[in-house]
Amino acid sequence: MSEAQIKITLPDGAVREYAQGSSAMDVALSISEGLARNVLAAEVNGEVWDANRPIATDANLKLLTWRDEDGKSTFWHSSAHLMAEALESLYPGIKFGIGPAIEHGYYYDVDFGDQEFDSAHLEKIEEKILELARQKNTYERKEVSKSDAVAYFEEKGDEYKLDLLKDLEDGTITFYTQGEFTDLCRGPHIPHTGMVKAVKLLNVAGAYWRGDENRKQLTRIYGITFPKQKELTEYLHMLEEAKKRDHRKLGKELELFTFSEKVGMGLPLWLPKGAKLRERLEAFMRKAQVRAGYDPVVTPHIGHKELYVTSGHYEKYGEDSFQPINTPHEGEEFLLKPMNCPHHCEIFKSKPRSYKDLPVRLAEFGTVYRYEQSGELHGLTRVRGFTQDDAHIFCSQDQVKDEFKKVIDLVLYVFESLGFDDFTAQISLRDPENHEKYIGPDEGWVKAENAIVEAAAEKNLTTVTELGEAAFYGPKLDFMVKDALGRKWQLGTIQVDYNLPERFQLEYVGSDNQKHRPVMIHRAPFGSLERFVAVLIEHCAGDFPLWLTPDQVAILPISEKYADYAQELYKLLESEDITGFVDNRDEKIGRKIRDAEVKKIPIMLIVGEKERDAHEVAVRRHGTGDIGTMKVEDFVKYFNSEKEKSLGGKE
RNA sequence: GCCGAUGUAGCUCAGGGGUAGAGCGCUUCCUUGGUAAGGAAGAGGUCACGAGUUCAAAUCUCGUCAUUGGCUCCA
Repeated sequence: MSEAQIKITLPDGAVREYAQGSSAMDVALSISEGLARNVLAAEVNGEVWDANRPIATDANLKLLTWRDEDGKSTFWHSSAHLMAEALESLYPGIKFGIGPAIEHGYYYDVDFGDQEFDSAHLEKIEEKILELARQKNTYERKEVSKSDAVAYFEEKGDEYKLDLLKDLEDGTITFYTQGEFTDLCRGPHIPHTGMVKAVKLLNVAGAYWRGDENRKQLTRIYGITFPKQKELTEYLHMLEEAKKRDHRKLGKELELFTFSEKVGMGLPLWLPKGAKLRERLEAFMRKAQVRAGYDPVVTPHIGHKELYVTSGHYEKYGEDSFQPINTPHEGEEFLLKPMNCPHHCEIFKSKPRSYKDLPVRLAEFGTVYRYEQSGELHGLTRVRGFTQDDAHIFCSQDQVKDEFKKVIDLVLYVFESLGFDDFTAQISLRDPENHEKYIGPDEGWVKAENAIVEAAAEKNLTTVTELGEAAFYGPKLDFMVKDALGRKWQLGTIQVDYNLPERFQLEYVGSDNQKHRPVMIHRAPFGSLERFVAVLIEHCAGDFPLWLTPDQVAILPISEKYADYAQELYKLLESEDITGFVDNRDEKIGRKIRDAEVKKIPIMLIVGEKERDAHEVAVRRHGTGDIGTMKVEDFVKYFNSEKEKSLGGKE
């Protein structure tokens, strides 16, 4: 029998011929056995396949190993199946939801039914997983008809899989079996379980079936696996290191902020050093905003209930918010402000506006209060009282794009100045299927969405576009940054709003002498000072740039004999706008240096007899060490140039 | 809000049915020093809070509160 041949094109462009029905694994084996041992899956014509799935036609082929993201996620997805097998053998009769790979590892949602699951058993499960892994079971792919699939899971009594099956087309359904465990699964999977050499079950959480809080809550078990024990050890070490940068830990150690049960959960108290840091950030932003044509305004922390009835927020959020404040006056109710926009709308309305006045840009560091769910609070990143670096731009429809570009410039300037280069810009547009969900004229939406997309493109922003993620009142552009543990947080945001100008009946007189409705742009480059500081702490691990850090210098006298000189120096530096403190404790210099290093003070000035007599300072940099002695006036120059540098030369 | 974990000195944590422990920090004294921890003494805790079991509870049980890992939410 003469076998048909197929042409396989490899990523380097090489074309090789194989018998029809050869698998990626066969191709790997033909190259080298070592490679074959490491192949986890393969990309066949752009689709990720099992390495041992027969290839019927000519194809482009890329072998996937641990070094490829798709290889990794295949590995972890297979690990999820393996964990499910272990769980099923330890807890017979349990039911399974979904078990995907995630960015780092995988999870599986499990319904333990009446059986008790104790997270103390995780180690036992890990052992079982490794035991099953050592059996080197293959993952067998099988195409099944929908009716057979339904019959299988009806027999098993797994309502979750049946629920999933409802949405699948007959003819596209596949099962995968490894060892004793069969799962509904699109695949692909790794060649065999033996490739999983190390496993760690990380934590257990509750998760609603299909993310719907009205449905049953399943037990979600998170885990991660590796092809080598060493990689697991390294990963766990990396997690430990990341925890050291946690802003909650550093915030406490560096005395930046605290919380008090008595004050209330989610209500941060800024300590003197934290407040200094905040003030510097505010000053930085204020300056940038004045340059960008913003007018600072100030509004109160509360507003009449009617204000929020008008804005529509009362109807939408009133029940789940801080409740109204009542006064001795019958029927009078005020609300803590959950955002600044309604106040700013009233400022816009305070006088008639002409098209010549536009755009009007009103900026305020506005402290707002939102009753976030208790389980959602998290350090400084999710709190109940926070300060937005808020501003609202009132402009004509034609000005939206240009204004948007200017705001992008401002956000990028802020991010650059603080060294955030690893961020994602997300454009959130309407759900194209469901335009009724959104308020405002279709024409305006189209224009605004185009304006955002074009503005982002013209600014060379790399963006991801999410359909259906727009706010009900307008599309937006968000800047997301990750924290030390890889969780994503939204910082800067720019949002177009058609709702509030309508609700507040905002108007300006156009060149045609007719009344027109302005468009409103909400924007906050930091997002909130709280969250921004949190992410900043984790970003720089507490080593703030010189211009921003609360204590820039520590003056360390060698002994109390030089306390007077230290004090004199302190006054002099203070007059040069250099902040810090004198360490006058009765301790040896080594001790004072160590403590200043631990507190991450960028510059230490050591002064003793020599320095006093010559009016000098011995300069030591945090993390670097002694950089020599200089005249005090030279130090001031040095400091200012270093400060400049720390701002990325932006000042 | 839901599921799980945790709560012991200012901080980091050990212990555990029979009168509360360490290191760091703090106070005082000695020491007056040259680039990452000088020495000694001392103060400091209703073991988150409230009930229950027990001769006896910080320890066991339940509840509450807070923190925390997720889920849902996020104007």
